[in-house]
Amino acid sequence: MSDTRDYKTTLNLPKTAFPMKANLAQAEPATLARWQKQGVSAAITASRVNAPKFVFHDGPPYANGSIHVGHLLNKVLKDLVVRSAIMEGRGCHYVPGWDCHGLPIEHRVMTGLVESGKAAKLETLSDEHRRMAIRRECAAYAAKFIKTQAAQMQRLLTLADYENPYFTMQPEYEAGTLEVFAGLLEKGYVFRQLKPVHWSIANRTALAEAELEYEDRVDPSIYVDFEAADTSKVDSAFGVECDCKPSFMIWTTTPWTLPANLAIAVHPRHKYALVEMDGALTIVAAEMLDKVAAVVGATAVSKKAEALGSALVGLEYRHPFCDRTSRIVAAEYVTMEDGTGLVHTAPGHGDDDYRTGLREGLEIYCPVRDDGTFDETAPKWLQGKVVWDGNALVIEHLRTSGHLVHALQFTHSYPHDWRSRTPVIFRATEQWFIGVDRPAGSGASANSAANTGATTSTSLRAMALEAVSKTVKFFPEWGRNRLRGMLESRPDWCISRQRSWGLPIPAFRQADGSVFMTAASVRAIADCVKSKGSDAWFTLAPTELLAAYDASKDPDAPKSLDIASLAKMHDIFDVWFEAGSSWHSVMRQRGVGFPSALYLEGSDQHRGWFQLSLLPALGVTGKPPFDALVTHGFLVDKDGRKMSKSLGNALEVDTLLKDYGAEVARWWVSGVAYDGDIRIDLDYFKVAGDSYRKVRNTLRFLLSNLFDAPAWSDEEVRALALGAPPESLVGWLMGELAQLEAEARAGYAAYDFRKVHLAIFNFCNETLSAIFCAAAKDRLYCDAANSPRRRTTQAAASVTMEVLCRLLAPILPHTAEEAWTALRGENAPVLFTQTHYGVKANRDARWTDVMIACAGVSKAIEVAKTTGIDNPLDAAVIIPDPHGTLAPFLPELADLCGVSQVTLDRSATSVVVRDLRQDGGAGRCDRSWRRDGTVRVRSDGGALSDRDALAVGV
RNA sequence: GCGCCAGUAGCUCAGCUGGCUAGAGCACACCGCUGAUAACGGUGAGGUCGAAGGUUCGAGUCCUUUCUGGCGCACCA
Repeated sequence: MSDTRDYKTTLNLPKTAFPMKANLAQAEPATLARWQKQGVSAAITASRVNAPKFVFHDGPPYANGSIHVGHLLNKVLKDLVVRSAIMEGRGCHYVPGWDCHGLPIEHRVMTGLVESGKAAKLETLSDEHRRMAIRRECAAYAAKFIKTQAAQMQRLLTLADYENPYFTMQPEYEAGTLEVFAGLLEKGYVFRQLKPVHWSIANRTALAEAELEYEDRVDPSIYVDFEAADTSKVDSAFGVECDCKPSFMIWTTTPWTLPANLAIAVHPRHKYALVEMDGALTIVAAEMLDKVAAVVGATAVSKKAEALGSALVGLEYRHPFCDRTSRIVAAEYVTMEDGTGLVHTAPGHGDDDYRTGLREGLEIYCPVRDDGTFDETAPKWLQGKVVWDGNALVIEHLRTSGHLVHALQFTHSYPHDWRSRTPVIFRATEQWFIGVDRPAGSGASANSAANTGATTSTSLRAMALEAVSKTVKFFPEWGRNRLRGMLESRPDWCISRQRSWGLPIPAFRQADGSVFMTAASVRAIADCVKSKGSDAWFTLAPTELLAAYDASKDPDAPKSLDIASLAKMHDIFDVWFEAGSSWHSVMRQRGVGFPSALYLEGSDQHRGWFQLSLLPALGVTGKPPFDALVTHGFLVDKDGRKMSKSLGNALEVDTLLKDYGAEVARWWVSGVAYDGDIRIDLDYFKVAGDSYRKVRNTLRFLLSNLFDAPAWSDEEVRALALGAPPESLVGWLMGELAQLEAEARAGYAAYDFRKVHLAIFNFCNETLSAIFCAAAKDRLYCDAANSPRRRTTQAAASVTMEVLCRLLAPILPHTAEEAWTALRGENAPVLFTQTHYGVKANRDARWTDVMIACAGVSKAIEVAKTTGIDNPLDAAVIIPDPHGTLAPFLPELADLCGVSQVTLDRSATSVVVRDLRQDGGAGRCDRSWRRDGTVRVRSDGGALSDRDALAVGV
């Protein structure tokens, strides 16, 4: 036994400093620090100065809280794009961004101020000072989380210009947003119109959904008869003839909105009944009849006729106390759960009603002032009264006039102002819109609200649909339909918000009450904001804000403009408008490039960033801001349920990084099928960790066998490895390697990272570990160190490493670089300054049969194990080779099959396994443990094969 | 309620325009190696392709309905 062990020192056993254990949680931060210290990012940029650009643009996450696994997925996918573009030799200046404005932050800050008692103090300040105080708090809040998130994103090893990120609250960014707005204004897409919003009477302000609290409230619930205007038309709709006048019975819990009633909505496909109820002829939904009769306490009910809602559409009725006639309209949202099936419709007091009103061309009428009192357009007996008192007055009036069928008290959940805890109302207010159906050129200032449609230019919607159908590429393809569907049905874009934390819409009110805002005035203010930030709107006077504005050069300027008497208005932009301007505020303004090759976001952004970037860009430039859209699905838990804190199934990014490291997370992301739902669970990270280790170990094996490789030049290794005969093991490997490189690069180019991941894994697992490494071991360990066969094999290992490091780099930047350094030495150039290796080799189709033959041998050996063979090296096999196709590969077959001897037999029909330990077998070489038939006792007393004797020199 | 997407072995996924006994990796079981060793190699057992109808000589693949889950929208007057 001792003599066999002696030979171990004569073997070329592998050696490497590349550790088996990655220790990622510790090693990654160290790598990160080193990259920063060495200016790796700058080196990469420098290496791509003259390279063709890949323009890629980051959609801004919201600067709130820590990053979650959704961010991890999104940011890593984006990094795969960035890094793979760089490895293809492209320059990619990737600017990370954050969305800073908006209600979620303002809401949190306000909550904080209320809790700390500072809110009361704010109330004592003037409007502008209060707004500024809130804005300062919000800005600090956003800045804090940008810092947190930027550090977390860098910890994911993402490559981006973190030195110069973009924030939507940066002055230059804000100015860019205003420029985009000016462009839309100039083209006539912007207009001002009434729209109902949640309105707090106590605070005289609009509220967002998030600022509402639902509490129970007791309201009157009333049933009201609206008299038909033309009896005969009703008769013909129902196909009957009656003498008395019918009424349409509606139900409402907000009697005070009745003055604004401009329509009654019915469901077109539900049946309505004409009934005589206690002597009065009335119309209610057929299926609501019993319920209604019971509620109003009708004693004598008889149904006269029925008709579909659609038959009623167009019938007219007289308003019970306003002097006007309105008509019946159809609406899909009418339900048969409460009320009468006929819905009181006041376009100025409800969102549905508003939409219906727009569709039907009704006035968005709202006779309620911001203090909650009725204005002079309301009936005299209501004017000046608060809406809550209006309820009783309306009921009393209806009772007196005989229109009230029934009234009762009704408890329901009703929205309240979260701060004043008072009930809110729905009230139409003037809002800014971007019209999606207005043709361009329909007016250059906000004052020309009338849409004449006199031009032939196409609308934003038409342009967007055109782009989505024809120009833009989608990965996956179904995104096209999705975006198209949304664009087809989207309403005009309401871009104004009544908040403090945001970019002001720079509109002024003139002394006569009209609004002043033109493309030129907005551009002048953009100039001001560029240097002073949007706070300037709150701190400067109109004359200062408009310092760069020259009315005499503005064709849209109103005739008698008096800048000194202007009053600033207080709407801010919808944050989506800001984010949707980033193609200009970042990509054009910074000269990064326009349009972008790609936007990559979650599928929710079809409604969000994708669409709301597309519209402004088309409006201003006529071009989409992106050539292609990549969409990923959402993360769900292993049972397919969505992740949420309340379900307790959310994974913490920090935990993942600590337990697995960023690279395992990146490896996992790269392997995921990201269209559709993505299941995520710690178990999957364990799996990803296992396969990461498999790849790592394979790299380690190759590296460890290069410990004594000569210092070849690039040309020398290429020549050595790629010049190997196609029938040799190395020749085969080079063919496989070329195939891998092509496949992986194609995968990266198509954003099909999973394909890359699988190709690399299968290559490491199968091609290398199971086949090449196993077969090459013997020659690497036992051949004379300098034998041509061993050197060629080493050259192949070296080339394989060169290729693998590059292919892995986008996914595993840390590990790839670690391996690259182990391969090239400490002075190796930065991996990301390299480009793909370019393996010039072809697969030889004859190898397919060889591999099938080897698989046959494995099976035969497995059978032989049941009858005595333990170690395949004790076996010799005879392989059938009926057509002689295997013959050229004979020298490699023993190593490939892991046996000691192979012979080919044209007449054999199945693999024959012979145990070489038996009589007539072959002796075992003390050094290589093989029985190749040349083993005999040598001069040093050991039993060695010819090859080993030569290697040892005996 | 509407639009889009997904549902194939325990898990993650391939299966293109319909056509050989439905594939891969992981996990699992068993075996081997002990000179990649908290590594490595081999073999094997796992599926009524979410369900029900239909078209067809033939369907995981096409059509209809349905169930489950995800994203978005709408609804709650």
